[in-house]
Amino acid sequence: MKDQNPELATTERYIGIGELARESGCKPETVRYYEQIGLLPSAPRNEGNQRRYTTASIRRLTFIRHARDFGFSVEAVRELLQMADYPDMPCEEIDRLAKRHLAEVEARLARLTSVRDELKRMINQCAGGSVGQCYIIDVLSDHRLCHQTGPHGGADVIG
Amino acid sequence: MKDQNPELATTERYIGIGELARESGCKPETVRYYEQIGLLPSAPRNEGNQRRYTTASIRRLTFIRHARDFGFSVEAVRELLQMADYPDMPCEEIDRLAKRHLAEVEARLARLTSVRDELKRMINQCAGGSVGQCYIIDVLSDHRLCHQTGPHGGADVIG
DNA sequence: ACTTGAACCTCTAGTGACTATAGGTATTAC
DNA sequence: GTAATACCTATAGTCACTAGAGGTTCAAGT
Repeated sequence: MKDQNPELATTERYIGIGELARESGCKPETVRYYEQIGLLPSAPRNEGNQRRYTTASIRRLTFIRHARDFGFSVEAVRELLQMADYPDMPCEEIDRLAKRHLAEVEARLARLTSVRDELKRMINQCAGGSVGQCYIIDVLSDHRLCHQTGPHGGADVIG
Repeated sequence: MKDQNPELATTERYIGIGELARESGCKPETVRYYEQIGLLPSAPRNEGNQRRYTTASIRRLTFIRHARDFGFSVEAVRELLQMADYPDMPCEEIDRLAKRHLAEVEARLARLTSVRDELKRMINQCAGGSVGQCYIIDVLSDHRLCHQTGPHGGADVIG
């Protein structure tokens, strides 16, 4: 069946979820997921119940994809989208959100850097004998052998 | 009820899950979870069905915690623990595992660094007017405004 | 008109590494 | 004896998707 939504039939070209996904760098599953959690509005359907999108959808999804690539959480993206919908409002909130995210990224970076340094150090120290002599095992067994103070970051920060 | 396991009662001091958790920097829930997934052996129980641990348990769990802090996955920790149990084997495999992990950490670092730089740049460029003029929104809307090539890393790498 | 294959649909469950909650039992201190 | 604390199991929730089953629709070729 052809696209026959009378509201928009003549002006704009309609695309399916596959093309939308390709254009914006997502997968169709992800698009449906975003619709489900309300990050994208419910798409209109054609007569065969398939979602139809316009170029506006491509822009919105590209924005989402890009913000996610920057590491903004889905909730942050939701806020960004809401704010972007009101171009006349001041952009303070957006600045605040971006700065907060930057601070988190820098904290992650710091912890990841110290993990990298410690990993490098323990790999270099290992002379390559038996497990019983392995410096890597020694360090993992005893935090005092680390050069840094405090925990490294807590796994969730790293991996 | 007191600890009354005849096998070990006299020599070693027994501790409960709470003390084990405190000593090794985990939570009791996490200890039970590690037992459930087989990272820790099933602990012996006292007559009241409560888990009893020894100092050996503290060492093993500290090792796990520390390796997790380094960002090793639970599966990697499982392998490390297995290898650590055979001190006479060569430590090549441990080296290999550590090096592979280091490579992943460095890749993450690179992507996170580029995200940080781009975030900084877009925050500095934003003159602070309305949302419609906001450079942050502009960059998120259009990947071509980024200084870097390619995607930033794919969200999972960042967050 | 028919058929094939790709794209689409919904619904449910799985991922990793925990964390939280509910509803109960055991231990310990007073 | 009692009250606070620690412990127990079992189940569900977190985040941001991803994968799969089982069915429907579309587009193209014959």
